[in-house]
Amino acid sequence: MNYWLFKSEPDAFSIDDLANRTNQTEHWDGIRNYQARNFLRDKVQQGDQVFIYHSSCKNVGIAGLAEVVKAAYPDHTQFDPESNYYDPKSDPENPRWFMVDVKFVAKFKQILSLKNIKSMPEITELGLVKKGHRLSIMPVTKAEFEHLLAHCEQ
DNA sequence: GCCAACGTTGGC
DNA sequence: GCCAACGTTGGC
Repeated sequence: MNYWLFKSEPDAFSIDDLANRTNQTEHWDGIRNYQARNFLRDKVQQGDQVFIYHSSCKNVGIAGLAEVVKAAYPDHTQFDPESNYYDPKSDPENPRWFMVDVKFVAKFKQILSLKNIKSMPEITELGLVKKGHRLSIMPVTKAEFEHLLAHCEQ
């Protein structure tokens, strides 16, 4: 099993939105970065645990936990001319972009803030705390995952 | 294949 | 809203 951190802008899609979806499950579409795509397509597996991170908002940090319930399959929004994520260069026979389905597990009583995470001596290799890393999907090691989870109140 | 210009991300 | 840091694009 692997561990991940998915970023989302809560104005667009928050941990509460995930909790309110049918079956508390939603597809994670709109990933349009090759490095993030490669993680999604090649490494993210059913059963993996995912921190949901709120970015570009007042209170940035880890907001909750989700679980991957379906591994990568083609992101349909790439073929939809009406979608913001439309990619005319993607070939339906050989899709360029993928998505996974995630299911709500928990919302933390408090956001584990970025500031707090950055202050942890144990968390130095996570992309989140490294300068210039802007990946919307990033791997988290088991040790990091357990350390971070221990600081979250469910 | 280089690299300047441009667009996007995301913390602050 | 600012702006630094990236990623992508496209002319050459």
